[in-house]
Amino acid sequence: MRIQQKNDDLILQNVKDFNIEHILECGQCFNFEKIDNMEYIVVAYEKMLHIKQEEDTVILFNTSLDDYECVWKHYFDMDVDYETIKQFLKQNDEKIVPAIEDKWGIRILNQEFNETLISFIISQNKQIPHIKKIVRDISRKFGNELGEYEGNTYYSFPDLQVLQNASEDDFRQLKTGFRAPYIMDAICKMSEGLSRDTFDALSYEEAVKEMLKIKGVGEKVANCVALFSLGYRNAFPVDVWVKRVMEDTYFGKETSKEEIMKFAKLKFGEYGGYAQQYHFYHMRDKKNRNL
DNA sequence: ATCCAGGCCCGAT
DNA sequence: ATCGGGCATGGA
Repeated sequence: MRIQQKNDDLILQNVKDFNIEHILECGQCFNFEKIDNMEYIVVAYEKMLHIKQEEDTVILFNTSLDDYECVWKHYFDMDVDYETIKQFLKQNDEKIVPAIEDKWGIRILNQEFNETLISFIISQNKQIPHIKKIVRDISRKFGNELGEYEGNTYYSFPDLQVLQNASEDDFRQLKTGFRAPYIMDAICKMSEGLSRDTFDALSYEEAVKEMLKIKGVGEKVANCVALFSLGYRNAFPVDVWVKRVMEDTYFGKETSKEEIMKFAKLKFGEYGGYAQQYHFYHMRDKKNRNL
């Protein structure tokens, strides 16, 4: 890959295993907006990014090399060699090959802890468009103004200090429904010190156990946060869709979530999270297109 | 209209 | 340990 600064834009050339649509639309993040084919506004880490991809060239508009090195490089998981991961998964399991061929450009993001936790608490029993709307409404109400594009203003997800001043009723007004007290408990735990740093010394199992202490956080949400924010790439969130695709692909019959997670650990090992996301997005997108 | 959505809590077995 | 009902809200 080559990095080139051109006027105010940063241009990445010869980028491998990167498809901005796959990355953003695969269900791992919610704070972004599609503005055109292969062109998006992404909000993360108190920044707004206008990004566009043409073939293997990725343009980060109005972005400095410093921003890339400090934020976006890690956010987009650019230090990880996805060719190795895909080869490992494919050689280990021929049944995952179609999913990887279809969604070849997925990268698992490294998202902010507070935002990821609250977003996936909200995600329970909701569809992705509505999750996106609520995350955006929370950002608009409590976050900082970051800039605008084509008449739309973008706001950061609020930091802890601001979240602490929000009430349960605030979140109910933001249409989080029965999840409002769950969000309050998450904020409470954060106030008591729960943060990204908490997990530096914790194993995957310990990390999940820690998050399960939060009311409204179960195995699925905890695994999503472990995978999409905390870097535990062996995490394997099992929701109704993953359950279905795993049953169809590997079991041929109804199987409990526990058994599926056990199987995934054996089959995919340290790469469970990647395998899960290839399967999930491949199946969801196929279903959306056919129906 | 009825059903379901990237679930989880809670009470009953 | 496991199962089913209930839960706010919105879209199909």
